[in-house]
Amino acid sequence: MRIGEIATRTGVEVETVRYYEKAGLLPPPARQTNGYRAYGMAHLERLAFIRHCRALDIPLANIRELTRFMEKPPADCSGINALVDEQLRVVRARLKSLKALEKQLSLLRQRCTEGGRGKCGILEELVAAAHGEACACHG
Amino acid sequence: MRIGEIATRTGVEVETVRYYEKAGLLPPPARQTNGYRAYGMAHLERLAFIRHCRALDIPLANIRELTRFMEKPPADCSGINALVDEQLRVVRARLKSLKALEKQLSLLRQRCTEGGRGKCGILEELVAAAHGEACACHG
DNA sequence: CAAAACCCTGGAGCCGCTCCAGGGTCAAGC
DNA sequence: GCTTGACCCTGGAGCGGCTCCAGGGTTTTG
Repeated sequence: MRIGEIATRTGVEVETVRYYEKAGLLPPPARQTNGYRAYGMAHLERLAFIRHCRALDIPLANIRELTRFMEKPPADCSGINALVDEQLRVVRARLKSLKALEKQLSLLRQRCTEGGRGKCGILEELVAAAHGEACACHG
Repeated sequence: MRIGEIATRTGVEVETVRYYEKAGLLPPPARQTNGYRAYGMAHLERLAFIRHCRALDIPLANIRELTRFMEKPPADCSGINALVDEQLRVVRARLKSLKALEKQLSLLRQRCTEGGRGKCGILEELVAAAHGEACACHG
């Protein structure tokens, strides 16, 4: 299997596949006589694994750790749990701040219709923050 | 006001202030005879404005546009509306995918306790994805 | 047999900072 | 007067996770 095929089969860009190899996530494959990369099923699986983890927004460094776990399973899976828990914590924190963000932005958006002729409620709101006045965002 | 003061007053790092100048967001201030940057109130306001926009996760390019609007207010504020709407759209999209993510991760986390001695449900789940089997994440 | 599609390497660019090396300047304390 | 430490300067590199490009070679298609 050449790089183009493994890429389309996993839904990853060709450049990204090479990047994963360079980053030490995907083991370097054998080469054909012309220098082309020759992948096997193990690579396909590994790449699908990486993609799956990335879909969960797990950082590359953590995926590297997970693959190490896979190759050499630890006695207990407390390391793996910690990793997933950590990821869950990160995601939940991001979720929280994004929710706040959405609220602020929709408040800001409402400002547009207020303020009458020639005045832009949005810009005024943003400038108010610069003056340290109370604003919809920072109380 | 020197760079350290304006930085602490707005809660921005000194390096970041210089970066905003280089990025064309903060106009270059006057210089003291020793070469130190000398900021005035206008800079303080502008920096607070930038920081506020960043707190709303508005990208620097859009902040640049907003400051242009401020310096030269347009007849209508449809450009500004579009900008805020766009930001809102981005945030909502991110929110949606983060919510899905959180669900997948907590499902994954539950797998740990299942599967008995020596088996790691989490790793198995992730590997199942590599095999293209149905998994908690991609159906 | 030419054009298109694929492959290779090495390096730069994206965003929004952050940090570092290698210097200059200045106020306070001994 | 001299050291210490805090502050300031510039220019450039590094982060993550790709993405794109130049400048080549090879294979497939019409």
